[in-house]
Amino acid sequence: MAGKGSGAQSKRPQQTDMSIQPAAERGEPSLSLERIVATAVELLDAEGIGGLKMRRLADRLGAGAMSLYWHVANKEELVDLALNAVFEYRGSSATGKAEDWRQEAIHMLEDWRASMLRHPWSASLLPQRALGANILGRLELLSKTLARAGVADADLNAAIWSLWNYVIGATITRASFDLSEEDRTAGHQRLTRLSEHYPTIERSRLLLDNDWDGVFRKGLDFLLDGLVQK
Amino acid sequence: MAGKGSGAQSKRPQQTDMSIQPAAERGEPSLSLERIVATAVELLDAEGIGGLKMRRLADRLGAGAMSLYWHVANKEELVDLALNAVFEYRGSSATGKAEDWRQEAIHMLEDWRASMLRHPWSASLLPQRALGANILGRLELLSKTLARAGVADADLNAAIWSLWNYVIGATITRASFDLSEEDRTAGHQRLTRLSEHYPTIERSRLLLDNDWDGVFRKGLDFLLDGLVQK
DNA sequence: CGATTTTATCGTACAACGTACGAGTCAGTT
DNA sequence: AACTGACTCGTACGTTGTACGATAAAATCG
Repeated sequence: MAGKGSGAQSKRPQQTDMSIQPAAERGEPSLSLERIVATAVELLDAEGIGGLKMRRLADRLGAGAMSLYWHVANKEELVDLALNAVFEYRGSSATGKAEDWRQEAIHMLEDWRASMLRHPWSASLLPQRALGANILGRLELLSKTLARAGVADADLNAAIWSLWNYVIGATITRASFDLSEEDRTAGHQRLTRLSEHYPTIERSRLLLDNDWDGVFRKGLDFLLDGLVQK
Repeated sequence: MAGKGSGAQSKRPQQTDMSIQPAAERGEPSLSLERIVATAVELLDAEGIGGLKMRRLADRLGAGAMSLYWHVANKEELVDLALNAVFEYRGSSATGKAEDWRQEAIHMLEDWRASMLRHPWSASLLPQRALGANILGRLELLSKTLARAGVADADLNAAIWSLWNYVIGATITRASFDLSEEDRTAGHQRLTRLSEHYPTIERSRLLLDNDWDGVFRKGLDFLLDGLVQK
């Protein structure tokens, strides 16, 4: 997916094989990539992408602003790491049995949606950033699950992308309604005022109340049905 | 949808009813909202959201940077206007006959997708911005078309959102692959390297070549089928 | 052991950006 | 001639990301 090419790397020696952490062990390392990313996620959760400033993040970590740049090449990389962190997936209680494919797919996709809704900034950032490892992991899993379900090789990519597109689209839509919670009532009024000129929309209250979860699940079932029967 | 509430307004007297333009008429107005927005779209098309700077836009217009602020409250509003401009829809050669509902829906949705792909920044910006009038117009049209197709009132919102979600998701995915064209080969290599650890993905070349248009149309047909039969 | 390298932190400074402020120009009206 | 409103723009400020060393502490080596 998009994003600025391959992306820079931090100055810190790349930890290719995970074994020893060079400097930690005894004294408190005070700063660590994990802590930085975790705190960045906190900030993003609290105030959205606009609230993530390097100085503020450093403050909250009790460090100098430039100290972050030992662990992270630049802000862009930091955001990528935060995004990736949010998309981790531990997996379902996967039996691996062929007939369970459907509930495993649903589990993963609903978990994914839930992750994005817990961190609404992630949904709106995803389109502009590169595909992270955890996303690829989910795609890989989905791919295997669908293959087990009997989707033909020739249809596999189309099936995966259909599901991906659906989940992304549904979640972005849903999340962006949540995002405007800064002043829920003002946004509400704005929508009400705007939709006055659109009678059908107004009558159906399309923009106002929706059973988002129900709509999501309905569409998902629908897609899954179609993908295996075709 | 999201966005920062109601949004500020420019200093220029709001042109509520479209009749007279106060200052134009004879001498060249040199700057106008239309020209500003159109040029902003040019800049966005050429270099993406990162390339749109107020100073640069003013330069290209042969004006001082601060002159823009007479016509536009701030950059955010400008981006909203550019977004809205890009989503204009002139309508199909709509017959209004009930049996043509399907091709009219398809026409609008594919036109919408095409608009976003002509301006890839629009797809990735949409999730973070407010719903503009032209988007609402499309939703209104879609709503009427589906009603004509016989979709029950109770299912109407779910149907609209399903289609919307699908189009948004599919287009964002597609556009974000295009976005990484700054160095197409570098991105390509990155994806190839990354997907090494994901055998199923690699084997199916999920990330590399896809008949995007075909996949989009397939899923769309699929959704439309389901929405009316249910 | 002392010398040297690696790991990590951070203060200062700078360039780029959005935009507040207010001064300016020009046309039309009274 | 005085005034008003539409429009333009130069200067300047605050906020950002981050380049560039200057540190110090720990690890390694002779």
